[in-house]
Amino acid sequence: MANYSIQHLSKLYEITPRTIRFYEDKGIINPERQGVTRIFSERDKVRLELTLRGRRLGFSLDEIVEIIDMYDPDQPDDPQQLLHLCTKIREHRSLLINKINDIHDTLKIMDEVEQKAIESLQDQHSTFSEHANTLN
Amino acid sequence: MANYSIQHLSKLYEITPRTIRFYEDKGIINPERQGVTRIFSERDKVRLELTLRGRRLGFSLDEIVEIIDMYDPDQPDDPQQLLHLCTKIREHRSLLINKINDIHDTLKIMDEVEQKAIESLQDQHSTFSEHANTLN
DNA sequence: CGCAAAAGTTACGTTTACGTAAACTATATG
DNA sequence: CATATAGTTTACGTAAACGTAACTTTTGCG
Repeated sequence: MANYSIQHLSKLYEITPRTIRFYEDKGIINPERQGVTRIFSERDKVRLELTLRGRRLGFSLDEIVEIIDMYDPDQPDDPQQLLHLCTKIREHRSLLINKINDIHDTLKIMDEVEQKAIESLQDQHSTFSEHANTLN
Repeated sequence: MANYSIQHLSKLYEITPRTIRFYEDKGIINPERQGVTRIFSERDKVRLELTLRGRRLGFSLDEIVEIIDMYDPDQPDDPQQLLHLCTKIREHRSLLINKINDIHDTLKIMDEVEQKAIESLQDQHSTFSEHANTLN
């Protein structure tokens, strides 16, 4: 099992050590200690990746904790909890699908704006061209 | 042209009037005034929608302002600015595509976790079934 | 062994995005 | 006309997510 230092992870993910310690306070990661120094396991690294991904998607750290804990390999065996897990997954999935739709709508508008800009540039260029021709 | 009151918009989008006034302070919307009361135009309404969409996608209000201003119908005619606009669009597009990838990765993991949970439930159920059969 | 580099704790500071309370004004309606 | 209703400004408060400074401890190395 590979272990990581706080420096290694902070450089790897371009975040400050402060952020990593903050996430530990939040209970997102649980590095072991060698004396007082933090030693991060593969599990910590994965949970850190998931956290940053959630952050990029605009989830709060509290939401991220909830999501990450769903992924955790130690699945419960209580059928009640399993059903609850499935419910939470369905909720988050629909949230994510809504986001995809939002993104597609945004991309569509961007394409339109870009098209207009390009056409506008082409018009100006052809005008310039004509003008250049009149110089002959 | 339809006009809207602050109450109408706040109920429509499930946000508080405070939020709407805050967005005005930020320069996102520019309602006219009837005396001292705000009157929101169709343009304000659209910009509000775009703002909430950006918020759902995890953009900061400053980023949202930049994005919304790209969409604005009053396109510049300066070729320099048009090229700059195209550059900004490409940047934001790649950001959005990254988000889509993040979402797909997340959805994939969710599917796997859900599958395991369902299988676990089925196993338990069949065990229960066998047990039920032994009762005959 | 001495000392810089890296790790840590503690605690106050900061930015973003509003919430909330107070105090005032305009409008309308029974 | 009194009063309820919606609107306004002003200004301090707050939660989240870290930043930053100050000071201490630990560790690698010439």
